[in-house]
Amino acid sequence: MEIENNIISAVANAIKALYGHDIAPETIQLQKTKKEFAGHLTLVVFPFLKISRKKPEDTAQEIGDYLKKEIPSVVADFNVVKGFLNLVISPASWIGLLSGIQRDEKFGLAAAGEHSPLVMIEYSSPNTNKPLHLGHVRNNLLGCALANIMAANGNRVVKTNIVNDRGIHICKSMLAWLKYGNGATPESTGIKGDHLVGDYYVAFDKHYKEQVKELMDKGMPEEEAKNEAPLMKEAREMLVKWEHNDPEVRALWRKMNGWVYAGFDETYKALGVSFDKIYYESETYLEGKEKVMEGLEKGIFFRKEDGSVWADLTAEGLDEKLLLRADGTSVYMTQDIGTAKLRFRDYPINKMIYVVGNEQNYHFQVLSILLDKLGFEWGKDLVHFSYGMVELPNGKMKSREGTVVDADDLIAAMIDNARKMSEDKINKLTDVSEEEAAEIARIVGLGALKYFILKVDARKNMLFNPEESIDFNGNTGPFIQYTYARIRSILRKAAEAGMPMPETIPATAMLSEKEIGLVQMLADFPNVVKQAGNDYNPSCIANYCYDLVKEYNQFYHDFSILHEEDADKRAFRLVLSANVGKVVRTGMGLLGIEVPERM
RNA sequence: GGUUCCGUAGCUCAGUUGGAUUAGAGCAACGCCCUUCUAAGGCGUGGGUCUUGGGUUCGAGCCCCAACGGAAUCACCA
Repeated sequence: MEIENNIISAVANAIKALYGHDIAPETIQLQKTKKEFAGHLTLVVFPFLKISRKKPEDTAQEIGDYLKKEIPSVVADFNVVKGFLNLVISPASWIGLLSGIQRDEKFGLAAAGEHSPLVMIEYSSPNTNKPLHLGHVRNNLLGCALANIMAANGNRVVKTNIVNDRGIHICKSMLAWLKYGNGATPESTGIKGDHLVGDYYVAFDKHYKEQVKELMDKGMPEEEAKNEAPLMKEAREMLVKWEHNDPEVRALWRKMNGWVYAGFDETYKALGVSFDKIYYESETYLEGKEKVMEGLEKGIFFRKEDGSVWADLTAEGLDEKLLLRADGTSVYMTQDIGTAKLRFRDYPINKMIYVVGNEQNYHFQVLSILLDKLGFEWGKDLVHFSYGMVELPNGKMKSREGTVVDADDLIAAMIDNARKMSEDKINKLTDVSEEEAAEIARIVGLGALKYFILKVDARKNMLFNPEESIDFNGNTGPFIQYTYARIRSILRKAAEAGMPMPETIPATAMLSEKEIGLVQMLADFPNVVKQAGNDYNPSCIANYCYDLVKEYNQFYHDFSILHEEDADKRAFRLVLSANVGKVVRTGMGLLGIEVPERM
């Protein structure tokens, strides 16, 4: 912010004047003063001791004297504690700062221009054989928030999704539907398409296991039984037919995938996530082969005797990696190379971010090297935004044991909870229409879910307790939303009472330390956004919003704004509240969390 | 076993590029505060050898090394 820059250049001047040394502004550390000490900003003078050749206290005192003399409009006073120079900033500076924030509608956000870097973010990446679960929810929310944050830092952003729509697992659902489905459709059953298909995937597994057990009872070894079970044989045959473009299999595949996509779209819409461009593995997996063959010709890869194609990564400290099987079919890595090829053809990508769970760290390490070898500019420094697993109190989520938390169920439960919560509380939502009440419940329920997931450092595994569900008190989305709604209420009532938002804040307003603290926190917002972008870390924005709102709540508790007798003070507090509201709305928006006008 | 990540209050988590005698929130427990712009709130009490042991320096929860504990991965699965 401007105040800091003023001080930093003045400090550089001070050191030049006092000790005759030129010093780089970046080496000057200015930080917020701890609450226990008087002052607002603190200069750490330890780094200058070698230059001043004096005791920390004396050095700090001299610099303080210089600042107070040279920039009295900014530095009103100072005190020295050991090697810490605490500066008291003038009220006028704070008022100026707040006015600046007020004027800037897009405070903290940088706009992207035509020549801004183009960042592509891949997230979600579902399989089309089962509905989305809690792990996908974390992925989607992180990906979406990250996209917003990158855009806020002045990048052009393309959100993309790679759908895993082919392979043996898809054939399993198809086969089970043919055998046990009796022609069931989402329309005929009223079941959401992705769930319907998921049910048949489960049905396949159930019948398959029965067959394996039967064979084993007849004395067949387990390994053999797994291969020889009629269902598995049929599924494999179906995959071959699919690869050979069998019209019937393809038609069924298209029909069932269509159901799944309709289901996914509903879930995505409920979560508030979207994509600019969707890729399908059925369309990209052949491209990968081509690219690999290209690499083979250029001598980047090599072929083994059996005909399989490999990359030698021993020079990078890794192993050899298979890229094409002996029969010429592709593996996972091949598909990702193919997808990269298409993406680069479609967009002039400067940076690629993959939002994928940390179980694939090794995969992306390899992919980065391979893409680099193949000549993709962004390959070397592609970002694998790696996030931890969501764990349940009794261990991991396992679909086989039925311990997955379904995304749709979870969203519905959260909205339901929010609705009950608001009805239980003092007569809230009684003066609003049924429609509006439902909308608020949706916003609050999703806010609780999103914030709960996004406030945790993405790298860490996190624990989710579905029984206790998610709290609405304390460090939660609803607490932040609630405070925002209260701020909006203040501004509404002020307007009704004929107290419009002042154009400028009177310079004579007396500021309390709490108010200054709030202005200081507000001014920090652009740095937080920038840091979130540099570190690919949405959680720091979430925690910032909470800190800000908590601080504001204390302020709110102590003061009355509408009944304030001193007009100057009231004007200042209205502007301060409005700006807290603006920054909270912006910050929550970056996370993809809505804030309601009323709750 | 190799590689990578993690280890902070009973529980869930923060802790900005190393900064200040006393390491922060929330939940849970206990005690106050609704004639007050929305009590989904505020105030207070108790709760910690920041896994352990070394090192780097004016100064370490943060950086380096080692140990211990946990997770992921190390497939012609995706």
